[in-house]
Amino acid sequence: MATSTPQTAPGGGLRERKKQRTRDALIRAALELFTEQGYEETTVDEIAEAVDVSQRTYFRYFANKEDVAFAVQEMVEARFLDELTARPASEDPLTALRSAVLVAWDDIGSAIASVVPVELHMRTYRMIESTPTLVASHLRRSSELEERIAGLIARREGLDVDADPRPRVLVAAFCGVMRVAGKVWGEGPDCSVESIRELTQSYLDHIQPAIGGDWRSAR
Amino acid sequence: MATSTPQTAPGGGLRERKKQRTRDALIRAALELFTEQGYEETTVDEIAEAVDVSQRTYFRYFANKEDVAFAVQEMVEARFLDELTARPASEDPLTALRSAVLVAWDDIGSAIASVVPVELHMRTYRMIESTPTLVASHLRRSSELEERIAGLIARREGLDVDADPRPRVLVAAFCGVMRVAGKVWGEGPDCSVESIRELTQSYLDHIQPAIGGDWRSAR
DNA sequence: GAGGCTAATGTCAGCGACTGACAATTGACA
DNA sequence: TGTCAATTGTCAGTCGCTGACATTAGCCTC
Repeated sequence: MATSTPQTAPGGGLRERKKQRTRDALIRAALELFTEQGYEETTVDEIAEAVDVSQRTYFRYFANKEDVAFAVQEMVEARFLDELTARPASEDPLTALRSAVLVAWDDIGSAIASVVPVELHMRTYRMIESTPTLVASHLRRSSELEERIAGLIARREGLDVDADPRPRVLVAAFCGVMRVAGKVWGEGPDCSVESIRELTQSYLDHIQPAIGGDWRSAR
Repeated sequence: MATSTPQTAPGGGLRERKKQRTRDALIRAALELFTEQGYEETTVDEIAEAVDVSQRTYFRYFANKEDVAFAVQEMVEARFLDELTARPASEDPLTALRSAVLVAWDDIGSAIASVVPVELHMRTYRMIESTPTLVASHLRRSSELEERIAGLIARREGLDVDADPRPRVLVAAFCGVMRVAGKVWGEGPDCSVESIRELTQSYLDHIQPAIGGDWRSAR
């Protein structure tokens, strides 16, 4: 009703808000097209056209065709890193990682709903896992994230990442397991947030015993 | 000396041999160009021209620009898988993986020297690690390899990969650690085969204690 | 509220990766 | 030698992506 109450958060001027809106629109349009007709089958022109901007404009918002597919993931990751930093120093590293992940999954919904429906995000996740090109960049992004996580873990424990291999080793193992969980979930039938959260949790519970050794006895 | 002793392995006709030669030439040319002027700075046309074939022909040998960079890796991986299958059933999974890797590294030289000089392969490895696009596909390829490894491990232990998460979990952790080792090696000064072999070994030695828990005491 | 400043957008031309279609070449084999 | 099929070259076209330049549209000052 008011002539122009600029909602809650949005920074300042109309310019900012407009930019934000085009960006969000591009994301929504892209994800919808990707999930409906497939990533490879969608051209950047289509995405741009759906939002009624030029192709050139798309490329001013996203460096390439892939990036738009990960825009939401990026928010989730930021959430995870925040949570990890906030974990009490008393927790051992593996527990801290585990807790941070689970907390992040818990309030993922509210965080991203402002940009895209959660359900669309879940479908996107699956679509990424089944598109070779996107799997590749997803993995690369994850490995960059890993590096940052290793840094955080090292700091928690008061270690030097380059001198002591344990932070990187632990994080590598941890993230590897996370990835497998995500992949298995993507192939399964249930695409709810709850199901991936539980699968994650169960897989993390297996990491220690799996590495521990005698599989035949401790079944 | 002989008029045409077709070496040891090479299949049959001249046609086959010719194809093999063009393929090898393409690989060598590509790796040389990539390592000298950079991946992004090299065009497929340049590679084709260096071997004196058309661009179209290049794409009949390799599906895309990236694939040629991994042609040698592929041989190494095959070697690793063979070795893993051959490990005695008495070894526990982690030990089998560890041994297979180390054996593979040991006779890597003789295996690939027929296609490219080992030194070029090492430089390629580094070049891959420092080229975002290639890092991405490297990771994707690795994850496909992981799946196959998990299958092998599961068979060794008489398990079902889909029912029991432990094979995938272990392999994910293992491969994660391998990747970190490769990455760290790529950033270091020593690019010899020996150095990566030793780094690998040392990192693998850390995997159990790192996950085990109390980092502060067991230093 | 007119006018200048600058950020955002559109347009256009062009490169490089990749593909399908068709023609030309060249081993293979009777 | 001649036929058949595999390999290669040529050409045209699509799509991702970029630089350069013109155009539009918030923003800010007077």
